[in-house]
Amino acid sequence: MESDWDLYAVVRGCTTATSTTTATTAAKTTSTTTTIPSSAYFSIYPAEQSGQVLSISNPYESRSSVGELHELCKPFFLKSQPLSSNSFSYSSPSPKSTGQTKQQQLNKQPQHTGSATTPRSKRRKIQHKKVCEVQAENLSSDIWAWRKYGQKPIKGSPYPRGYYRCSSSKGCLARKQVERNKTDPTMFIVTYTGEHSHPAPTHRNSLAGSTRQKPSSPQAVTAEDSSQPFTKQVSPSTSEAEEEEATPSKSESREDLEDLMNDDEENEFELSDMVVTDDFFEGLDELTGFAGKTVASSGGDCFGDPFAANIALPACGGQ
DNA sequence: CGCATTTGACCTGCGC
DNA sequence: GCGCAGGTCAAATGCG
Repeated sequence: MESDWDLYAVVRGCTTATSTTTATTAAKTTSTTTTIPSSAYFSIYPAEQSGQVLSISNPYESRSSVGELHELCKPFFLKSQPLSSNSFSYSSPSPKSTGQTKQQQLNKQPQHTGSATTPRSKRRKIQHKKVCEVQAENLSSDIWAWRKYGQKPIKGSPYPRGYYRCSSSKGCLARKQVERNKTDPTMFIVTYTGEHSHPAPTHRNSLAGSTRQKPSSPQAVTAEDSSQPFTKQVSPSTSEAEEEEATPSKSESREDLEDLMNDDEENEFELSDMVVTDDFFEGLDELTGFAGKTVASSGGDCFGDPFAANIALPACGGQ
């Protein structure tokens, strides 16, 4: 299943992660990032803090109760976390939009045009990233449509990193990087940066054109490694895999979720404070079952994964 | 025809 | 100041 890796994992992971993760709590905690067995886990750290990673990991370990975990997470939910799934998608406080979005854009443009305007430097420094580790299984969907714009081999990792950009909206600055965990190939590290400058697509269909699913791109499959897995998955938004997994009964289940999500969506910006209660998570959890897939559709916001997208917060994913 | 993916090259940031 | 690594862009190609 390389195909779903990125999106799938990400979204789902995130989603589940929130709820499940918390529950799992101690599950695993690696110094670097914690891996949540079941789904995903996120570490959010503002680049600004240079390396300061919100050490959620440890916390988790010690937190035995979900409640505690939630508390930890709460801070992250602050802004907009429509979907529980997004829970973590929390992005950086302010700069996000500014820092990343702008800068990113600037960066882009400048590159070719005149870089004079904005130095990329800031970009790296200021970028706020949301990092989540997701299981390959969880990589599933975001409602958001992601378009791959690059792939690069990363030094310490045998697996290449895929770079994705939100294709739902042209002006959307939301981006995401998908990388396989070198230590645990079954896990994917998804990093979200930038914010979505548009509401999350309610229906994947909206993304329709965006994602292409290749029956089985030899490459992807062959790619083997994981290198290419992304490709396939990349088109998560539409990827069949996703859909299949994601929605057994896509239309219905998803729509239900979507409805829910929609609500959130509308509140997108307001959701920020949405209180994510345990119940909520639980519910998500259940949903995740299919939600992972379905929800995915909704929750993606923050993560930008197809899964969660619906809920997506504009802010999240990139927001 | 439009969009997504792939791949190589370029640019910038960071560390030494 | 130099080199390395990361990140992004753009052209080419393929598919629906």
